[in-house]
Amino acid sequence: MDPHRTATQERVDERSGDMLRAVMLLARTLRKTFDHRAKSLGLTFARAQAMLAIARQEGMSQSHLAETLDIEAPTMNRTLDGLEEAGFIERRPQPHDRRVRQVFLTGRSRAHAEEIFDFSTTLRAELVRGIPPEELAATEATLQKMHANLQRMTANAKG
Amino acid sequence: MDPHRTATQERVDERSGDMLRAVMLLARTLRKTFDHRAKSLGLTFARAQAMLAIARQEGMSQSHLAETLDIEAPTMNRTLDGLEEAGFIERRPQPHDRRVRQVFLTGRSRAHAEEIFDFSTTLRAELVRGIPPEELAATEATLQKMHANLQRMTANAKG
DNA sequence: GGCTAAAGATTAGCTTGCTAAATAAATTCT
DNA sequence: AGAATTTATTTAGCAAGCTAATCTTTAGCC
Repeated sequence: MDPHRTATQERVDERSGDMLRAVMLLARTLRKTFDHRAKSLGLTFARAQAMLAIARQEGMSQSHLAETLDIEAPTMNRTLDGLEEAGFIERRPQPHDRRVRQVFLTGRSRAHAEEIFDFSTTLRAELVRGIPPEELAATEATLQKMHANLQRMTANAKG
Repeated sequence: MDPHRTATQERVDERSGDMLRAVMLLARTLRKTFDHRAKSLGLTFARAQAMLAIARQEGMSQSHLAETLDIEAPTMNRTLDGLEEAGFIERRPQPHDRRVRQVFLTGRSRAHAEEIFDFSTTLRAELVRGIPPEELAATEATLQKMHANLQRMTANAKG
């Protein structure tokens, strides 16, 4: 063992070839970076994503919104609680189905929606800066293959 | 608008070209899948990762362990609390530096370590099933570029 | 030697994932 | 119509990430 090797160097070596680690680390760093920069807007990553989905189509039910964002209903519910308390959204009962609550932006937050959109766009651009489109497309395709592998795994486990 | 389009179809369309989403979704699915299958071992994803790191080199300090796993010290601390309570690890004070607590497997868990390793290896293999090595290497390289982009971003924000 | 700074561990508290279970409303099936 | 099932939301509780702040111990500096 070379005593001059730093912990960081060791880490890089250990990580090589470890897709699992790379994905988890990137996801955490993404959230952390987004959260840090979105703090000035009074938002977090999860809340900003929800705001964008709501702005794209106001009046969706909470469960449809959850499905859109690929999260579970209780998670969605709690995120909406936070946004509602902060005055970003409001929930209105749907007249024709009293189980449903539809989600809308507030007048105040509708004014902010564009700013949030721009912010999100900027961060996405920074994320992929200097990476050619073909490389991004290929990477995204590979990520989707891995996701499909996991889906297939759990489907088989159930049978 | 075609009323026959399912929510899933809409979701796929919206997701296209969205690297951020792909990464976050894959990370969540990975953790979920791992957690689900590791339940029989009495472990979660985070705890299994910790166990593997400890098994690779017993006696590390908690902060070194945190650095190895790229997580913060308090997160590491809480994960170790859980592993200790479950009898998987023990923490021993280091004689030469009384701030430090070194982390070791217990006799009982050392017997399980190989099983955990095999389990983890299997999941990693499933994750990348059917994807050629060059594609994996390219994808991992791209993920690292994106990670570097984020790092550079926050470094600039500080200046 | 003694004061200050740094490092390791911890506590406290927030957020956001999850599952399981409860409730209320709508839908389906006899 | 009434019973059973499904659907939408919510509550409760666990896990694991984070930051900020505290405490103890060590290291560094005059």
